[in-house]
Amino acid sequence: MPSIQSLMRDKAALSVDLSAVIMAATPDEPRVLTVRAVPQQLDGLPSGPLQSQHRTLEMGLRAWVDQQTELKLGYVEQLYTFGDRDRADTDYRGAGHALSIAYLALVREARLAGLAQAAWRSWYDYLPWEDWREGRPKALDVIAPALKAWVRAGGRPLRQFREERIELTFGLESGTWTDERVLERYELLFEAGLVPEALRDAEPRTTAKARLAPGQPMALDHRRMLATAIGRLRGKIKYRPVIFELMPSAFTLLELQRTVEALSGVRLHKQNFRRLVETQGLVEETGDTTTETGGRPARLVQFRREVLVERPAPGLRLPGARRTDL
Amino acid sequence: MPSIQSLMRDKAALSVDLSAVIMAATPDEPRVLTVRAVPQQLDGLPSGPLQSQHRTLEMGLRAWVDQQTELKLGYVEQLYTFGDRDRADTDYRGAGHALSIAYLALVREARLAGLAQAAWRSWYDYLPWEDWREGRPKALDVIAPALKAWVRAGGRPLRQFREERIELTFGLESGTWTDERVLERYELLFEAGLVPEALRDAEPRTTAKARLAPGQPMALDHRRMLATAIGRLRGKIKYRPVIFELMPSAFTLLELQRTVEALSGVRLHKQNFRRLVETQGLVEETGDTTTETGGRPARLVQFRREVLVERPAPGLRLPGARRTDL
DNA sequence: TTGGCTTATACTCAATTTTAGCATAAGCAG
DNA sequence: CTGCTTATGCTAAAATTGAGTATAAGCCAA
Repeated sequence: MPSIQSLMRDKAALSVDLSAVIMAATPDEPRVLTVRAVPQQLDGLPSGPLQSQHRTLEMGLRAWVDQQTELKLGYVEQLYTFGDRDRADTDYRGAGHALSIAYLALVREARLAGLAQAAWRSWYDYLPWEDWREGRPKALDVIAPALKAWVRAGGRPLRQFREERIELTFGLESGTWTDERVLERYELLFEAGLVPEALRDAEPRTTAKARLAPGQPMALDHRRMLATAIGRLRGKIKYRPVIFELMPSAFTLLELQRTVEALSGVRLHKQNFRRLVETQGLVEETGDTTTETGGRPARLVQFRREVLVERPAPGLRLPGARRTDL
Repeated sequence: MPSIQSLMRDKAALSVDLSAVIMAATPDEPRVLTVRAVPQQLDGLPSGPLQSQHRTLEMGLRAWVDQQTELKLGYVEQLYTFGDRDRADTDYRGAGHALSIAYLALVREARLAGLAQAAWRSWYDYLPWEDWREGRPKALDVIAPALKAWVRAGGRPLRQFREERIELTFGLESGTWTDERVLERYELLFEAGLVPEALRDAEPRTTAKARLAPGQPMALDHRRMLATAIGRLRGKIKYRPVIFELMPSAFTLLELQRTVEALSGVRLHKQNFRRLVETQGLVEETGDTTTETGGRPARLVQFRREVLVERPAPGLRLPGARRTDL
């Protein structure tokens, strides 16, 4: 029955890439490493073909990153395998599957010596509607009406369905923004034809002349990968201490908070945030303080590794995510 | 730099399978669909090669399941791509990559007409240490001492590391069982050489004559896939109403609770469970009752689809997971 | 050297949620 | 009608969360 060992009959039509969403962060901005892909003049994620000398997929990815950059990958996890036959890659269109196994990697330092065309970019250059730190992002002024138009463009039965989906992902009416639903939001914009990638893939149609959502597109389906990675990371910081993979060895509580805010895209209540971090036992004092913060000197703290064993799900449940909206 | 379009130089050494972890559940037992793989006399997961006519990976999986079974897949999500070069598949050992893209699928009914060698099996036939519903599983009587021996077998620096990992995953000392860490536990047992798959892969070594952990092995790395799927599902029911993909259209609150318990492997506090379900607005009354439960007739309820729009993360946060241990 | 500005940190209080029960209801079997 | 079973309602105490107030400790400029 399941012929597990049967070989592909269509080998020629198959390729497998490893793609890396490599992230770093400062208290001000969450970053992703992108390279400028010449063919389309678009930014893309670093990626390379899976090769037979790679013993495992993750080792393949690490080897590739090692070879191409000087970054030391800390945390690495597999994200998702993208493999629709019609991925937006002209070389493969219709010919068969171009699989891409995407990984999420976190790095602490942001040095880029030796990386010619690579650059650290803010997440929000590509997905500006995801940043609510300064209140409702302006990108929504374009997106909201365009989505409404998309609802109206649908047939009777479609409308309610689309409306609900918009509400579920963007929460425009009820004001319930769910920071993790990054991919769902991107996919909605994609389906609504509000990102150029969607038009690129589709038959050239003049139907939708909707204004596009702000935000820079990326090569192939790399923006989808980025959205997947951001959503995953935003979810993960809530129950695993991965945030510390992005922090320097010593930092102040406010720096930690700002970094979390940068990633999650929302502002937090300061006092409650500190209380959470401390009652969870996530950090311990180094003994030093710093005056670089402006006001009263702040204690420097570091990640307390022991929590891993103590608590079942140590993370930052984002207390008091302040509704900065409206 | 990232030569995205470069073809694999070693095509011959590459194959891609789609594997399905298809799950169903009753209030008594969580089930997985397995097929008997003849070559090794072991149970395995249904799987089949990715073919070029499949437009998307998920469609490939669905097509394959459609063709081979009469099951109607409800919820489907991609789980993980397994692709170590030395996957426990003798046909590919050393030759190159045998990728397997595993999917998790949930089905409501458990009819199996037409599936010859397929059968619904309890999860816990394969991973018996994961079932704490009747208290501490007996499997741990074998596993705990074997793990201790493994700690002792390690060199000085290794010991503490191993000890912490055991504590983190199994929580034997502190009694902190974390239901989702299914994969981490399986991988630990694998590394400790307590599952036959590990020995199968390794050079035949006579070193570890440790007793194996109870639980039936599976073909290839299918038990790892199962563990991945269980962990994912256990996590997911806590913040998404996926449990209802496994329930009949109408059910009692106790049936719902028992099903959740079957999946999560722990017992819950009855009154608090109902309160949670009701305050979350996850269900609504159908108006009917059933006397089939033995005592006082129970109201029949059904999933309330509206919660999807109302609540950001509707799920069963497993209130009062009673420590049935010791 | 002092007042004003900044950020840090300590505490408080009310509202909400969770934990762990007790108590009562409503069928069925004998 | 009694006792058994499961269903369902309700509650008191504990813990957590949300939203502040108050105070501390630097720096800077008048």
